[in-house]
Amino acid sequence: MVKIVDHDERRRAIAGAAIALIADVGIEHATLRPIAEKAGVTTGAIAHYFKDKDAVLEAALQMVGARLFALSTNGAEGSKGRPLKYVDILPTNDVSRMAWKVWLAFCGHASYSVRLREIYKRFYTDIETAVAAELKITDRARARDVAATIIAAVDGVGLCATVLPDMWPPERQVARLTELLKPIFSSAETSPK
Amino acid sequence: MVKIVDHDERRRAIAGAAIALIADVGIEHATLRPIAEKAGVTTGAIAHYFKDKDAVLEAALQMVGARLFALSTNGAEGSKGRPLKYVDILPTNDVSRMAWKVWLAFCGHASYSVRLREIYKRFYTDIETAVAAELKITDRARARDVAATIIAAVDGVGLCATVLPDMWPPERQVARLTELLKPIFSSAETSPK
Amino acid sequence: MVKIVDHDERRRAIAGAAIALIADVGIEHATLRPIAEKAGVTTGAIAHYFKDKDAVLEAALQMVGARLFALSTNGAEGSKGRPLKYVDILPTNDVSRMAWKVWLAFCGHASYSVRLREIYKRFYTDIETAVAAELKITDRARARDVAATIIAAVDGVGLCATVLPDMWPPERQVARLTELLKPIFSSAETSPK
Amino acid sequence: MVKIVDHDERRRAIAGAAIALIADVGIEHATLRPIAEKAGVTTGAIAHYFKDKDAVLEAALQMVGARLFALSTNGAEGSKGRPLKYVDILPTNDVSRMAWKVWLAFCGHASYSVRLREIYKRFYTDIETAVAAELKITDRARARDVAATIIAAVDGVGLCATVLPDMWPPERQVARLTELLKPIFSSAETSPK
DNA sequence: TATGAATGAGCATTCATTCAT
DNA sequence: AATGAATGAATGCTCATTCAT
Repeated sequence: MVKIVDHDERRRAIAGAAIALIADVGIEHATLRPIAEKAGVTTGAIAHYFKDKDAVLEAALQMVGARLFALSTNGAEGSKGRPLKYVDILPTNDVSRMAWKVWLAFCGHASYSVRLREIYKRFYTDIETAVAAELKITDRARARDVAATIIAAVDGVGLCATVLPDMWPPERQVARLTELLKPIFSSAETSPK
Repeated sequence: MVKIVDHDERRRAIAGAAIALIADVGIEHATLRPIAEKAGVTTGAIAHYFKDKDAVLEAALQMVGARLFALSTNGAEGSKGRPLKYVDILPTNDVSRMAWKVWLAFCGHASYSVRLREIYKRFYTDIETAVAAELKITDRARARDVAATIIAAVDGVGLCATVLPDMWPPERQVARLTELLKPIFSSAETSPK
Repeated sequence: MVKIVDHDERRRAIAGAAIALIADVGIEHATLRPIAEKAGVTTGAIAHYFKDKDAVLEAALQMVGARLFALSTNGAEGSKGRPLKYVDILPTNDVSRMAWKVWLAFCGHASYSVRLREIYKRFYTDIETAVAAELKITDRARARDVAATIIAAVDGVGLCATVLPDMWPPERQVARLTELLKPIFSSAETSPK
Repeated sequence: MVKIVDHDERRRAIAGAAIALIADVGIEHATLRPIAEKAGVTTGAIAHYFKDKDAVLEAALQMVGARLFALSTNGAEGSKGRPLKYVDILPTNDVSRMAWKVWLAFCGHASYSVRLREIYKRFYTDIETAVAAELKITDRARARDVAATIIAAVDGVGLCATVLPDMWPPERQVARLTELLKPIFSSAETSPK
């Protein structure tokens, strides 16, 4: 009889611990020992589930990307208007703030890691596709461009708010993003078919 | 017999070497020895000019911030129209790309360093002030908000283009930023006084 | 319901896998997991058959020693002359080369392990006895000494040929060993009783 | 003014400490920390003088090889007869025993390291040349072969005596080696020109 | 009997920092 | 002012061993 372990569940626990730690102390201080501690395992156990530290970090980025992707496509509960929908992803609460901190922490590494860049690329492509799909624009190429514009706007506000939370309280984030997105959504080409 | 040394010049050389190295190999691999080598000094010499490694990194961020600030306020030579002006700062060439890479690399650390965050804060405040000053808006609070919106738009495009240069060639950067800024600059409130 | 397992057969399989791996990658890289893999079992299973890793290595040395002993006493098929007989044990083919590599690999450890030294001692004593028995010398003490001389000669050629196979091709091994052993076997005292 | 350090002297000290430790505890337990301790430095200091641990071990083998080479070519003080000369290199005292232990310890690794094998090759070539040069044989190819025979004999006795010192006291080493070498040196072809 | 998950000590290595010169 | 040797703590990683199943 073998010990029953949910491999994926274990990997998720470790990657989750890595995310929490990166948000806590920064990616530079997110070393394997405290990650293991936070996950309730030992460093040796991590070796069972990940090839090396980079694999742990990749899994963490993947996980945080999925969280942000979910937020960006599902929006939050009460949102009705379309422009406001993308507002739900902004770092306006502890949960999304943590995700943004980690997402940004990896940005600085993406230039030097093929693996990381691939993850970013896939997420950006997926989000662009999802955002474009929701636009009432028939020209697909044009739709992708508008989607890219929307994503850039969200990223810009999110970046500022993550780096300088004091200068960018939630209301300001929403107001500035709305100012950027309103013209795009009120333009004729995006009006309902 | 005292050796004549230009202290500030030495500090600039070391900070410049740090910037180049960070852009080259990433902030995580930018260690003191290669920085010293690139600057043409020894590690021991760095200790004369900087308290510790963090001080070197601070100076590097300060320097790269100044470069980006200059680009954002002066624009490039041939730019005439206002929306296009902010386009000149985007990572569309090797020089600005290097600056963005370094700027973003530090973003991930700003959350955990008071000193770094202060540098970011000062630059953002200065840029917001400079951008607001160029707007034809009499309400100063409103002007600062519009300026913040513009900065967020530039940051968003710059972030995307730095992380995924393949998906964001120069023309796309300009087109998306223009799409975001045009409505702002063509609105009544910003029309010339 | 008891699973029928041949204990000794299992031990032999594991020790054999250890020998093959040591010959392949060296004793320093012969770790338990790949040994287990090669033997078709798991690391945990090894614990059932061996007290610890040292016990596995001991079994491997024992096994390789037995192989070399067999070669040294039986000689190979076609050998008729006495001097040539000891030639059959030399590392002149893949099989004996593997045995020598492993035998030598353990030599470096014998100084620090009582168990290993005991194994070496037993084999050397047995071989000395066997070789002495084949000599036509009536003085038993003298016979043992001559046997030791013969063994040293074989060991010397085998050592050189194992460490530097390029400089010691099979013919050279045979020629040099013959040069050393001929005078011994042609001396009067070893002539047939 | 820079700190004055004799680079080579430091390297020798560290390599010497490695030799002593390998002889003491075996190559498998000769780790960097105790080597550093024995050399009176810290592990970090070793990094100044050697690229990595392998480089330290290489230097150690080189050093021990040089010691054995010196013994084999110079012989010891009182030796007059030629056959006895090669006797001086045998592991008959603490100093030479240590050298043999280390030399043998590396034998097991030479099959898996190009660098180590090169060191062995160079030493064996040099010794063969030196031994051949002392023979009164005009045919150079024949001289090298006889030299190889002599070296194999010495190696064989040294190997046995190092692995099983109890069975191979100094007198036995000398007697067995003499038995192997006497016929070679008394043969006509090697008699004084 | 057998599994393979988990442990944790030990390893080589890196690197900011210190300091005698 | 400047050197670069030296420190030593910290890191990622390996691996023999243990043990619940």
